[in-house]
Amino acid sequence: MPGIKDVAERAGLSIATVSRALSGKGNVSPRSRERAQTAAAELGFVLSYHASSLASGRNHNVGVVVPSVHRWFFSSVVEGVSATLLDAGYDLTLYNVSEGPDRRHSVLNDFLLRKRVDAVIAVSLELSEAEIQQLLAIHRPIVGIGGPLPGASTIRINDSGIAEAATNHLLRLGHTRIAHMTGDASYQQDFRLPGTRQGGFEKAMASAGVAVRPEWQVSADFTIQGAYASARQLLGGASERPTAVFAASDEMAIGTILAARDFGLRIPYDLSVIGIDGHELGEVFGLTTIDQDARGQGALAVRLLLAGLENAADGGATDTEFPTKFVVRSSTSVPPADVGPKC
Amino acid sequence: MPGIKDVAERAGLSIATVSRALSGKGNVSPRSRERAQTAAAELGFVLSYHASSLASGRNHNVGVVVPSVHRWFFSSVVEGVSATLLDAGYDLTLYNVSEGPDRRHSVLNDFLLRKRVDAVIAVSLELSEAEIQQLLAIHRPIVGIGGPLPGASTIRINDSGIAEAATNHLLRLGHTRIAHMTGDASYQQDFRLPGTRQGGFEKAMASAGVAVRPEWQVSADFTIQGAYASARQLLGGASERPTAVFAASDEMAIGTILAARDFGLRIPYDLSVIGIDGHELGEVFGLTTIDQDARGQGALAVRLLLAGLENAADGGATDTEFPTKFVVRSSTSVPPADVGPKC
DNA sequence: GTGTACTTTGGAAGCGCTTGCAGCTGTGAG
DNA sequence: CTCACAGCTGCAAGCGCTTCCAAAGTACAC
Repeated sequence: MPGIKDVAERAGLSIATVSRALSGKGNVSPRSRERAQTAAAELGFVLSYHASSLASGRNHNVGVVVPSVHRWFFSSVVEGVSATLLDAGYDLTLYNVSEGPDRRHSVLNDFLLRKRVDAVIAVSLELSEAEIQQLLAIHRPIVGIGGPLPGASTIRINDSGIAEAATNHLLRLGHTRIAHMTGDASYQQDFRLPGTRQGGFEKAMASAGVAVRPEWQVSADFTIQGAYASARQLLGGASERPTAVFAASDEMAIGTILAARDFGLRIPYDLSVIGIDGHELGEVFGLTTIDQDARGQGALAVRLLLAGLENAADGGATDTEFPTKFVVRSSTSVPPADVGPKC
Repeated sequence: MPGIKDVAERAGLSIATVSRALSGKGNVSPRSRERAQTAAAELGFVLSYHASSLASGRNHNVGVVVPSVHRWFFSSVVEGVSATLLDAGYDLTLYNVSEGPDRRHSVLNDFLLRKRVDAVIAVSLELSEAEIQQLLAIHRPIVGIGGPLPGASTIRINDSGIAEAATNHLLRLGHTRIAHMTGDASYQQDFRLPGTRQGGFEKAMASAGVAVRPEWQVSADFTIQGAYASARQLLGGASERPTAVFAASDEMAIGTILAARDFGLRIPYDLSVIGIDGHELGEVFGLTTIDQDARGQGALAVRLLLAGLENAADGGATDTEFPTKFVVRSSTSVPPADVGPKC
């Protein structure tokens, strides 16, 4: 494998000049730059990543910690992060911690601390106080997406607000028998948002003076199949049925729609369903939802980081609220007319 | 930030001994090891990744190139790869090239060549001859999953064989009016398997002496929503309807089922549907499918790589056929009785 | 022609580790 | 008691770059 020395010899320049020519930093005459680049190309030379990093202290590498690349929100964020990072010439080191807290722990300890990343993006991670301290202790920019990360910069949507908006949408249509499917925190500890969204739901219900019925508060694991199972319980019970369901994610809303169909319920005539996310599948189901641009959040996170890295102006922790968009499709409408108090 | 020197001082040992103690290589007395570890822990010291890599030539880092982490198969593979890699103490550098050929090109040129990965795993990549040569030229182990990669080791399922098996399943049930939904290669160039699966379909049909009807050969982009649109065309047309659909992926099978439901078709009485994948959603839809354990494929790829890296026994390119499992659920049955020649 | 300021270049000192080599110690065999 | 050998340890030479520094070259004004 050719080294920078070989390039220097071939180009008739010093190592130092070649280094400057190839990295674009420092003053190099156009002629020298040209020669260095030609020589490098001819030899098929590329700078050694590790040597550069060691010498310069910069890695051009960002660590991304996600609960699971297999789920919609996370893989969407990763796509946004990846594209933006690659454009900027950065590598993305992926830490998928879907196996649970132990994995998360070892990633933090054994990997992130090894100075190999310039910055880290933590997606929806629910970290302990100690873990946050560890992260902050490496003195690298950190941005959290979709999860609280005290001390670090964060990007988040107004979870409580959009839950309120979604609920109000149903209330305004005339629904009073509204169920809420929330995220199942016990399934995976990396989440706080189920609570936040639930809070918004309850707030809206309270403002409208509508009672929250405990039997209509169900939960699932954020997947279609999990929600499907929960919704079968909710809708198939012998007891009274809600006329609307607010699901804390689009995937759960879709699971609910599928379950409703199994029972012959027509959407939206018999049951209105609203979700949160902006999932690609929403269109197929005519799902009314609140679109959070997950890719956009990932891209923004990278831009924030890079700005911080390049200006070296630490700037401190910022908290950015990412805008969302209400998308009304055909899964919500006025409640069925024949629904009185147990007619 | 503490360096190994600080640890050495604190432990009263030489740098060399500390290095050996912490890396576990070479002979170190239990006492020295103990001291080194204590000192390191006290200082919160971790080895610098780049310095280690530079000095030793080993990176403990594997590059993974995927067409898109957003799709089921790829994110499943990545999960399997990630878990296995993390267990082995390796980092995973993710190259998501969903933006197209240009991105793929720049990743190969600007990133992979920079000696920063010990090995690369290429998932379902359709590379040009030149790109393959580039990859091989870095003299690192490469394994390809789910795509041909001449010259490198590959893991693949018997695409043609399982397509045949799926088709035969339908044929044996008595279907003769069978449609095939294939992958849409034009959408993304990274795929050759649509053709292979289609080949298996055609072979089975030919063996059974059943005609392949061109109007029942449709394609979609491997997603549920894409398949839904295609299936609406297929099933909603005024012309004759197939009694069974073999979709080249579970997501497309699900899209087909959703479209069928729109037309009031009952699965499997009016329409049988079979897919390939083993998607988590299959259960919700009672989907008959051929399960390819994508996570398992990812894990296997890593084991192959690591075995190669650690034995340094290059071994040459191997081609591993990964086993699949036929899963019969409730989306396939005998064709409707009343289907004669246009009754 | 001389001085000043700026651009361009090369030498060389690291960046923080790993590892070959040699010396040193302690053990058991002869 | 001596020798061979094995286990430990430290020295020091890199790994392949970046970048500080000083020297050399260039341009322009005086």
